[in-house]
Amino acid sequence: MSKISSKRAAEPGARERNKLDKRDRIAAAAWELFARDGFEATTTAAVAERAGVGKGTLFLYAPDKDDLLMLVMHDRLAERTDRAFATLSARAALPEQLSHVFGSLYELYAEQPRGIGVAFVRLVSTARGPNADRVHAMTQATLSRIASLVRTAQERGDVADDVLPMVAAANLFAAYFFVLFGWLSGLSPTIEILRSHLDAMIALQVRGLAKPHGKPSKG
Amino acid sequence: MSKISSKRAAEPGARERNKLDKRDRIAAAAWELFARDGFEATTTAAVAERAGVGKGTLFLYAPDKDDLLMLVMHDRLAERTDRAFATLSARAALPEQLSHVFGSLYELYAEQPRGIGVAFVRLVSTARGPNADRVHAMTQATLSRIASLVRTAQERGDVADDVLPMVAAANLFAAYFFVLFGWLSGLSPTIEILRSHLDAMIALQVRGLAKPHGKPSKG
DNA sequence: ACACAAAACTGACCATAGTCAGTTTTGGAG
DNA sequence: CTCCAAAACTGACTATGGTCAGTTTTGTGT
Repeated sequence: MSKISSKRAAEPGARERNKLDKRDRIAAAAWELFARDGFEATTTAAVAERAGVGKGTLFLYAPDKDDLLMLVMHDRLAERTDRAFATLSARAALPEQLSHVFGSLYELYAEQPRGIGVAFVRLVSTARGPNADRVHAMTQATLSRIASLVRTAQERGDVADDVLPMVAAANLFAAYFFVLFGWLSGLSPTIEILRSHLDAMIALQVRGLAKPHGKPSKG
Repeated sequence: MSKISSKRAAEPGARERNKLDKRDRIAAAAWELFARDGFEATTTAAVAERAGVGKGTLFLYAPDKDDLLMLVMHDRLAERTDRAFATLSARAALPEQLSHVFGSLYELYAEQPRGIGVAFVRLVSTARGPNADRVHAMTQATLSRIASLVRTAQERGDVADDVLPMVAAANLFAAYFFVLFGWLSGLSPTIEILRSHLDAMIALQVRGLAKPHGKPSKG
């Protein structure tokens, strides 16, 4: 290693430290204002001021306001997802496991004030930028984790062997997302109704639409 | 009917006529520019100029730019949906019927240049305004039509009697939407791959995840 | 034909997301 | 310590979505 100036920088990279500090301050300021005033009503100037940086600096850490929301939401979503999978009962049946995971995420959205969820979901599919990419990667990871749950259920004998776990995961996640959309669009007032809708959809996916062969379903 | 001024207005409501004309000119201008330059790159000033109206007038017909996109897309989406259901083979099995309907909609998005679909799907769940409401109502109507297909399949004996058609429709539409999202996010290059993904998901929904009772699935 | 109220229209104006030329800070070399 | 280049930072500036007070057009009663 080379010389280190005696002036400052006890740790390697005072520059790096500074950047991280600033990033955190920006994320914190953005979160507070988004939560208090809503996403649309919060101006980038206000976030910059609260974070104690210039307006231009803001756009060095997130290329646009949308990506700023992704920056803020990523951590919370990641934390909640990890927690949901960590508290999963390994013995529970697949539908209960899914209800637990998806229900945890619904709760996260329900906790947010003032339609932050609306803004986030509106952007999550199409936003560009480094933070949007991180969120996108996380979604893919969640899909894989759900596929793993399906695979485990297969090994237990609860799910047919020739089901492709990733296809099943896509169907299950699609249902979660669809119900979330409906809620954010203003339908389904309470989170309980939300969960019951999702549970019904998952139950149907498990059971299948087709009428069982050689066996009348009635009488 | 009352007196009619001899000056103009041969038909009842010159005012009404004029408004409709203007609405059509605005919709046409918006469509042309969105298609040529993309949604984001098109300015409301340019749309107003091309439509031959003042900038302020634009916002009498759509409360904001987002709703302008809804105005433009509603008609195309409605036309395509009606056509898809009209050309449906009543004899075909449910999965083929669904593939036909959803495939037709995928083609509509695939025809649009420059990510108009991206902008539309981004907004469709959360946009406000009269045109957004019309689109939203149309989505609900489509859900009902899919539920009808399920009900018909039930009557034919292809679908179990105790399946709730609206729950099934929600699952099926969710799969359609999820695949569309993935495509707009940049995955799945061709529309053929898109359709094959959806077909696989639908097939799994029909068959169900559960292992059939009393019958080992493997030799 | 005229007067008048209601509806429709308009573009100058405002607020804010995002840019960029110029400034400050950083960290190492001599 | 001094000097320098690169990185980081900044706020005046630009472009554009949306507003609104003032103007024009329309329909109707006399």
